[in-house]
Amino acid sequence: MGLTKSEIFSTEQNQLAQLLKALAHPARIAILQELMKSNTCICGDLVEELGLAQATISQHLKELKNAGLIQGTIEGVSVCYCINPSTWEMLEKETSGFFSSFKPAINCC
Amino acid sequence: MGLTKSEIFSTEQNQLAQLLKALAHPARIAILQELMKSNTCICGDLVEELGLAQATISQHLKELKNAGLIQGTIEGVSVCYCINPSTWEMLEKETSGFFSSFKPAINCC
DNA sequence: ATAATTCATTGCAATATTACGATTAATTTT
DNA sequence: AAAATTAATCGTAATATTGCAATGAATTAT
Repeated sequence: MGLTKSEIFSTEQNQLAQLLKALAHPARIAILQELMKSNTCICGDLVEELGLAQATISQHLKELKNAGLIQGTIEGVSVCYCINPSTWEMLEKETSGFFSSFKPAINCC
Repeated sequence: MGLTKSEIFSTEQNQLAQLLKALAHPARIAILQELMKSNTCICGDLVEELGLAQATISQHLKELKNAGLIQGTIEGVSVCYCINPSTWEMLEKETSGFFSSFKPAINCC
């Protein structure tokens, strides 16, 4: 196995899980924080900023891009990355809705 | 490899990543939604509700419990699970803070 | 006491993830 | 054109995840 049975879950559940999974790694969180901090849309600076190999950073960027969380445009020799505002906002709303739908009960455990 | 280099990241980054990882699976999202819906803190009903084997559900519950997102108390033969309000609130705040710290720039990509 | 139930744990197979060195592709500088 | 820079991709190794059948432990019912 090792394969998620996505067919038994709703599209919403699968989508939320997939986006959260893209977020669920310290390196990718660090990358996103760096992209938020420097609105200059840095690129290879990430390799220096975090302590990971270039290939590793590139792989994480690819995952974030695949999830739609970031976008990159070629700028001469380097690539300029930044957060994709629409996906960001969408995920922000979805997670907020998910968390806030919990109403603590008194009669519980 | 296959091993995250957590030592190069901050405690906050690692913690957030770990909690999000616990959430980042459709089955676990479905379990949490079910726990939110039925404030009766159901237990083995989850096996019927979702279409996964008992062993698989048990494993997902264990992960959620390890992350501190849920808690379970033995109730005779069965086990009563429910959401851990403190961790839930903590994660809700952290993710909200993470998402809202993004301010879209005009001069970008 | 024996049988039934509920759930955790173990063991296993298939697949996914993380990380990196080496290479490649594309552009820029010299 | 040749060298340098930047980033993607390939290949590989180590580890993690997902899922389930089978078994085990604990409680309840007969």
